[in-house]
Amino acid sequence: MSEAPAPREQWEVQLRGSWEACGEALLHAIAAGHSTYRAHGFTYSIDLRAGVQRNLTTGRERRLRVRRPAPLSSPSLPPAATSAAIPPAATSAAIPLAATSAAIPPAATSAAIPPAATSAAIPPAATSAAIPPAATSAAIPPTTAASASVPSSSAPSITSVPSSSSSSASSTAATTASTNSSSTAATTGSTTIAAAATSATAHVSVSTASTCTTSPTPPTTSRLAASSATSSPTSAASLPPFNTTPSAAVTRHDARATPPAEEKGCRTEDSSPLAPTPSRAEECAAGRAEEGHASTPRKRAREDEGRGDAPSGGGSANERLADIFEEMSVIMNLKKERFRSSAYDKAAKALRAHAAPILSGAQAKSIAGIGGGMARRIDEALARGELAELEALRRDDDVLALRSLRQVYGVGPVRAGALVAAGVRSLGALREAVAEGRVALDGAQRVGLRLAEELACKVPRDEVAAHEAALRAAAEGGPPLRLVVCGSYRRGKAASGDIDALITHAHKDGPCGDLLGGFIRSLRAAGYVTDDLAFGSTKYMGVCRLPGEGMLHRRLDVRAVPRENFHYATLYFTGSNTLNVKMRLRAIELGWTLNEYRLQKANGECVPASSEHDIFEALGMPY
DNA sequence: TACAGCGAAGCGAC
DNA sequence: GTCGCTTCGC
DNA sequence: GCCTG
Ligand SMILES: O=c1ccn([C@H]2C[C@H](O)[C@@H](COP(=O)(O)OP(=O)(O)OP(=O)(O)O)O2)c(=O)[nH]1
Ligand SMILES: [Mg+2]
Repeated sequence: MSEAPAPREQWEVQLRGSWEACGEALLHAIAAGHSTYRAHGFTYSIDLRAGVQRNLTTGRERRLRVRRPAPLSSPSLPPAATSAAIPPAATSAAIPLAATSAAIPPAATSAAIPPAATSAAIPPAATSAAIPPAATSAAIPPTTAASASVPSSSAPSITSVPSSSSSSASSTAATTASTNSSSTAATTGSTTIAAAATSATAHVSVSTASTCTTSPTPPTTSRLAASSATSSPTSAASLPPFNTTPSAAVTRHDARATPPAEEKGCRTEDSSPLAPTPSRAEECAAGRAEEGHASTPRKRAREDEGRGDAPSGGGSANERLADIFEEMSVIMNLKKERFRSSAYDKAAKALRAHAAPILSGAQAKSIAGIGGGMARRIDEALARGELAELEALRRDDDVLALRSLRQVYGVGPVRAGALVAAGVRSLGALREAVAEGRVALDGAQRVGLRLAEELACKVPRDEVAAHEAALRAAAEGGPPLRLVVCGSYRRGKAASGDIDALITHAHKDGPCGDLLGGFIRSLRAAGYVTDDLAFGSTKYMGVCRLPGEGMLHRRLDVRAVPRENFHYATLYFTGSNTLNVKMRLRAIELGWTLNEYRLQKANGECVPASSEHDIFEALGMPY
């Protein structure tokens, strides 16, 4: 059966806190059934049953597992697609939300573990070891098809999130989604894209899926594993998730106005039928005039890589190359290639910061972050002004679709991939699919979809200032608090993707209690906060809008931390992203850990800080 | 082989 | 309700 | 993707 289209299983290797797809050499060895292979000068042995890859040269080991083939909603619409045929088994089973059904069974069963015997024991904990990895190959694939599951209803679809979107995601005021009676129920046969969905989906489709990860590792059940992602919705094109700057000099170029370069801030690019014509929002595209040099930023532009900045020339000598790599970074991010995305971003920033014009890849190789691959691309870019690879990616339908879908808050690489697989490739198509019940979104996603065009617009600096005033006004009457608007605004940018506010008790140390809750409630009462996306005790994510004609909805993030962590929190929340990563890496070098609460040494001791400056100093970094 | 570190949400298993 | 796992987002 | 041994 399988054979040909045998859904090439997706094997992953365990990293530190997450699992990543494994390389070609390893995949090839697995496909060929080899138990040893060579790659980058090393010899490896692999034991699929045990779920282990061992570097025979160094003796180090990494765990292996196979992951569910289809991300989320495998199925969706066209059952046909992938799996179509295959999955006799699973099919019926799945049923709507109730995922469980499927659970473990499929795979396991079949599997029955092959011959090999190395004792199953291997996995330490593993009680459950149950699920034989090996099987995987066999087992899973089929399922893969995922289509299997379709719940009762015919349509595949990704089930939705748990019905109750209750808390979060609900629209604050009456507005929003909540209304949608439909949602929940309706979902039945639809593809769920919501969070849980994942798992849901998983089971739906691959049932086992959830469990899916067949590796021996899992102590017991277990379905997924957590990790983090990146991405920045708003800034669409402009900034990639994270940036790693090359130079160690974390200097703070003092803020300067960001010129035109960033244009792409807004616009959704996706003119779909059902789209709620965002008049204003559309304009915002034009409104990108922003960059306004006018409003001179006030603070430092930490690691912001002034791009397009000074005409003074200076670093813009390699701007073209930097732009190319930055674009590659953004695309890699869309494609779930987080490390490649980081690598391209690092290279782009390094080139942008390099004053001398690069005339060849070989010359550039001396720059940290530029290796053989980048050097080769630099040569091509210098010769033809373009990268064939990039030109192809720009036209790639999947990339275009991902770019549209990823604009929706709550739709990350996995769910976007599931949607694309389901044939949903634009905001319009997504709205349509949701309306028809083929795709179910959770509350936050519904808000994100409804306001996608508006939220894609950047916020001019002056407006952020107005938001700050609104936040302070709402704080009156409540417990005294210290509030600082951080993010790109505090870094002096002329326009921001959202409003990031940090609050702490003004006088009291210790837990924040309901500080955040009370604050948000008053913002909502004032009519300022319009929708909630996530609402916890220390972090709030939602949507707000200033009163007045023509104001757009904006993303609002509020973080509450104990007063004693204020400077660490300010450092974190002000960023930039690149600076945070750089400082945290520096801490790692020292064997320490830096987060938004503290800088902790190896011996557990915490470094006191009465200013952000203290933190730079403790790490031996230039402020 | 490592890649920053963590909050919120949601689901299945128990 | 707790725990493990995952996704998404900051 | 890059870096290091
Ligand atoms: O992955 C992330 C994302 C964000 N942050 C920190 C730094 C960042 O500056 C701050 C606020 O996040 P946001 O996404 O709002 O970034 P920004 O720097 O404010 O840019 P934008 O103008 O797009 O909002 O949170 C991180 O440390 N890691
Ligand atoms: Mg921001």
